[in-house]
Amino acid sequence: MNLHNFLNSIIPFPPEQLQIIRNAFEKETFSKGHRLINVGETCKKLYYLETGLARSYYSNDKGKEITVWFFNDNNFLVGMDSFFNQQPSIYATELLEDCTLYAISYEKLHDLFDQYHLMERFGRVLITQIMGAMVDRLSAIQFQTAQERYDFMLKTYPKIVYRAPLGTIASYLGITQETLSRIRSKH
Amino acid sequence: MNLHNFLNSIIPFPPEQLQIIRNAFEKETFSKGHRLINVGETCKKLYYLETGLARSYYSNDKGKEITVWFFNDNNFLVGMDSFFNQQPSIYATELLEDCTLYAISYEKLHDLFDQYHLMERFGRVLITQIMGAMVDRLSAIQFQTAQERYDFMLKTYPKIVYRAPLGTIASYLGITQETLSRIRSKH
DNA sequence: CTCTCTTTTTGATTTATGTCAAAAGATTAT
DNA sequence: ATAATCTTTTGACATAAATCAAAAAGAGAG
Repeated sequence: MNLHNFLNSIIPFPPEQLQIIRNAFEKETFSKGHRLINVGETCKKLYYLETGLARSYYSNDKGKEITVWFFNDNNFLVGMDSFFNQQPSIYATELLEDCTLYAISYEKLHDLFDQYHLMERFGRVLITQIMGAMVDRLSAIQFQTAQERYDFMLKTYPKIVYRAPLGTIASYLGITQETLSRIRSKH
Repeated sequence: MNLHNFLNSIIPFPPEQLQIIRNAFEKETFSKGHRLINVGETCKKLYYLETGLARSYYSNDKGKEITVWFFNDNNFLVGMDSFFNQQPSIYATELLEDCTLYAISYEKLHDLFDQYHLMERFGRVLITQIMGAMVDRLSAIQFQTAQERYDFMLKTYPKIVYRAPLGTIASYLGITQETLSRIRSKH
């Protein structure tokens, strides 16, 4: 789904408004491994991820990388802990595949919020959706065994499971990669 | 902090608007143990919790109650998985103390969203805040020991730690109450 | 195609935390 | 007050998953 249709699927904007909003985004392409947001930087843009896959992660005190969030294609990508409050990020965000993105700056986005009531609604509905996904994930991670968490992941993000490296998924699920490997090997 | 000031602290509304919005809420008081939302019901109201404490929880397959969310005073309270998308709740929400609440119906709230651009912004900012808290909680629960999770809880919700029952807190942290009891006993 | 580097798998062992059970301590109701 | 109920603590034991280590498989570079 392209950006135009994605925007419209969340809020049915009047055509002229949709055009203006759509054109506020600029296309960017990066290749696999590119770091979109570094630790300590403030995330200045909201991205629409048209194709590709990305993740946010941090390194814990033992130097191990913990994946905090995956970003699927046909969805927005943003420094979850940084963009909305414009504070320095504690997570890095990197591309797991070559990606095509459409970016809008924080300032431009807020200009649109000021200008269009419907755009403000768009922001509200979008964050509500993101929150819904978080509620699901929280309850999955909170009181389930490694096996159950993996099943949840398979059900919820089947695409990611087969595209992201095993260690990356393991840390996202809060288990070690050895454990995940063992879960997989017994089907 | 009363509702009037709370609203104004998030978005500085023009006085007349603030008055109208404030008056759309109706005061309700319930005593400890009251079930505000039952499993299977759709949460029809957004509440401002002026005084008291509440939690959302569900019973897992072994019949154990898992606390999913606490609601502190001077904050909104809502069926997180139900209100925003108006779907039947999989969690129950009950009061852990006698509570004073101010309620607004989903319909009335959306009327205000339609009517006032600033109200729409209020909704967006509010959910952004809730999401921020969730991001923090997710990273706390994801890859930390029982001890570390408890320390996080102490730091983030000191009030709740000393007011909510131990078993309730334990399930919120994704550990058993025996483990939490042992963590506490060694200071 | 071969070598190097990275990722995944497999094995042996340890450890944190869960489970079960019962006692001690609080709270609430009669 | 006293009984009844609910909550927290303590103990013994079981277990899922972590850790450490090394082999196997896969991917990328020359």
